[in-house]
Amino acid sequence: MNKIAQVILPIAVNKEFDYFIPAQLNIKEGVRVLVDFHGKKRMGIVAGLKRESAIKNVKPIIDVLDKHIILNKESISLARRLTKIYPYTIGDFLFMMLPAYLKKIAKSDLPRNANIYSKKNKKPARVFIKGNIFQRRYQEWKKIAAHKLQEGSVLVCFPQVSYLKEARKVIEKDFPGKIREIYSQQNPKELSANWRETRSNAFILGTRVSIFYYPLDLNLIVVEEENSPYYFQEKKPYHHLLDVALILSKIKAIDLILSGDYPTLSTYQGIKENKICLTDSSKEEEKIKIIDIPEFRKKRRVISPLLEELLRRNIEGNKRAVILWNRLGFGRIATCLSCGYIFKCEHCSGLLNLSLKENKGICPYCYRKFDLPEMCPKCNEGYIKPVGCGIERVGVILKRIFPDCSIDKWEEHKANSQIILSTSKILSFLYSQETFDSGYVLDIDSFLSRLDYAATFDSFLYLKKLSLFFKEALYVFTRNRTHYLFTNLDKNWRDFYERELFLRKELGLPPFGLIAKITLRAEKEDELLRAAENLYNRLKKRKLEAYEPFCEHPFKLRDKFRYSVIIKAKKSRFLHEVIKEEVRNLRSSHIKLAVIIK
DNA sequence: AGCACGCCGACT
DNA sequence: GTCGGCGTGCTC
Repeated sequence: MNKIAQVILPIAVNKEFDYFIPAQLNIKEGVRVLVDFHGKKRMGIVAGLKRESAIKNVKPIIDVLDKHIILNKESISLARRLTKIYPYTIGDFLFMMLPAYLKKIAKSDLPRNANIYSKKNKKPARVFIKGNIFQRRYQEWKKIAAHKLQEGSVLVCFPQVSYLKEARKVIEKDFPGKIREIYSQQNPKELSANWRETRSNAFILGTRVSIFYYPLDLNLIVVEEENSPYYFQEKKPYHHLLDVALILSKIKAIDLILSGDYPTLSTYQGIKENKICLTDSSKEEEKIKIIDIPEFRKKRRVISPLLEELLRRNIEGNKRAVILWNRLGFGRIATCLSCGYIFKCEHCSGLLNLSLKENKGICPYCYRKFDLPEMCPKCNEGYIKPVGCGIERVGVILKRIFPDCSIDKWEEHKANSQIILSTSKILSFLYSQETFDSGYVLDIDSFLSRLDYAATFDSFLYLKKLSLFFKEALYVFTRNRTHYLFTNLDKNWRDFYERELFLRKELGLPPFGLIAKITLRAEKEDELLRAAENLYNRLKKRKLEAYEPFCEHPFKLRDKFRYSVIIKAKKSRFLHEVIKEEVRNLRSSHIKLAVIIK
């Protein structure tokens, strides 16, 4: 007779706690129980049963909360596998799998079929489907999905809800009545209902969280837009959807399909090592045209004579153009003409962009708006003037050149807008299938000069994605014509990937090494600096490369100052061990911590 | 994670 | 003398 239950609690200790099972309670593996832990009533999950405990004073379970099993052995092993690659506990991950109503201490007798469906004999296939647009990629994987649906459920992950909604319109035609959605912004009731109901042969469209609410008869995982940064969660428990999907596909022995316009570098490395099979249905379209801004031109005009000429031809041909410029507002700063006072955000270390239209200052980081006086509040003498060029000013300059042309901001653009001004925000609308004739990227150089090893690769993805909007061409203006991004952009995409991989290997960067950035946040600047230096001094002593703390950009964001330390390591387990210790070290301070791992 | 215990500095 | 900060250690 099993008298002892091994209970997992949502605490920072990666350990099961033994509790005695009173005779009157019906305890099974995978139910929630109420226990006394450290003198407090806490909810735990039974992960195992055994005859006796090595512990002296085993307390009894107070109560059972579930009539039926809510998590099975497989869910528990998924959570356990995740603790091997992330610095969090099994409880942290297991509780992520519970819908909101089961996270509270309340009884539930709703049934859940907790059978394990698994094809242990099969080796799961890994596929990358390369295609420019969702519709084309979907044509590639829909046959597989239809087939897998006969024996279980299919989960398709999307980076954003808006993308999911657009995809649904397409998928629903082929699978009427089969579609369900799972994402965190759903109201809790709907999410809970989905969690219970998506049992059998459902076609689930979800965001990052959906992998934790997977149906137990899951038979195929598809990750759409595999290269999206939205699949990484920085906050605790930080994780990447691809890691979770890979582990789950291994545990359940089900196939994993990755799908996107271009693979991430680590997926590409997997393709090279024959771990992932590449299906390439895309055709290279040479739509990106690089335009050199001559070095000798001192006066930095946003609208160069060449751009003016290109736009003029566009207008005459009755075509639609999009100008891409990543600065909001009219001026990049608002300053006093007399004393030079510059307006700053009250909550961030950002200088306010000046929007003439609303006569407000906009913080480029937190997007809060501030009323600006006409006269300087500091010296009471000078007028406030915008300096620098924001997207509104680009519009005004264009209006002067083309007075009869309809020029609109992206948010307000209409079918007859001839010139549309947009920031990189346009990319969230890629799935809408709206196309234009030509595009003009005017500020790729600032994008490219970011102090980040991934700046080039990100720029590559940015330009390639952008180019999908345009029927004729995407013109990219740069002063770095010889940069390897541009010299490889119009060749086979693999040439660029090979070049990037070569450089990453030389420098020991991902996917050949691991990089982690630990960001500390606090309201008190001095306290934060001390903590960052302590962190750095501790890391320095370990067997890894640690770099001195540096200020994040912006230094202050939403009332919190931010310092980061970057570490480089070879082994994932070791890096996670180090981070785990640091999470522990900073536990009882006011300092918040976020981690990005690549 | 929480919470107690204990050590040290500040202060009515 | 005591109050309270936070580093350390334990929870079945």
